[in-house]
Amino acid sequence: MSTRTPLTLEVAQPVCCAPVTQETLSAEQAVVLAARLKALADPARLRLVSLLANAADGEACVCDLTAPLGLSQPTVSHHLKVLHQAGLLTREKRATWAYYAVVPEALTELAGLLAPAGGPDA
Amino acid sequence: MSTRTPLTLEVAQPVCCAPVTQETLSAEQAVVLAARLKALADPARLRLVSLLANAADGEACVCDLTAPLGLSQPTVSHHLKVLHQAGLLTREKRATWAYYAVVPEALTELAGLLAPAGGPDA
DNA sequence: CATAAGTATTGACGAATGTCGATGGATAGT
DNA sequence: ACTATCCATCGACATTCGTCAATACTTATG
Repeated sequence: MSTRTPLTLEVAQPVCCAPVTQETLSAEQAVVLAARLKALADPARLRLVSLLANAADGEACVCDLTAPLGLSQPTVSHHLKVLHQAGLLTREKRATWAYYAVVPEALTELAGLLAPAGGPDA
Repeated sequence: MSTRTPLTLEVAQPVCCAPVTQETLSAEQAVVLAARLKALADPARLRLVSLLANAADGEACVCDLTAPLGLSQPTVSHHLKVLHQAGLLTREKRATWAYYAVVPEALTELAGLLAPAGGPDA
């Protein structure tokens, strides 16, 4: 078994591959990376991530997110689920509320796959 | 015609906004950013970017890209158009060939919007 | 136990997307 | 001129996606 990284995060391990600019992606790698990016490539979901990242305690419940987005509760729940399944958000249920928070490392890793840390020509 | 930079780059200016984690996105900003990400959030297009970034002279023509992708020529042309319109690729027509190349700064900027340069907690 | 509130799921619908074959336009070579 | 090659566009199709209203589930409160 694993000797470390007991995290039960949906997807805590590296996405798949080297930065897009450094190695040619295989078909499978491309599918995995595209799935991650697709989770972010939506206006409502981008705003959710942004709202959560800038929230008071770094978290918020669904009921606090519907108003700012101007979307119905089922729709917001749907988007949060997509982001959570992509490993971009954590979910914690306290009482009747479901609190979501961003996983900073997930965003960082994604960014690193688009462009190597020090810029493309560093 | 032009004395320099004959490039007809669709979008060379900054996307729109501050990093997602630093400021809450407005509805309009989210739409713009999502459009950019959506251009990348496809397996075929990710592979195209990857192939171009790792190509011999940093560029390739359509005819060289259909085989590696296993897609028809119209489909590849379509994807290249999407990437070009998103400002992620340049396009130069020489003779009968159309040469595409990645715009590294576009990828870098996109990465910077997902996660600030030095990591989320730097 | 009954009620209220927060959330997730289901079903439905229109819109957008990825793919291809067919077609048309432009350029080089014979 | 004629042909061959490369590329973009068009039309069509199946699939996916974003959204909502309605419903069911869970937990706290009266």
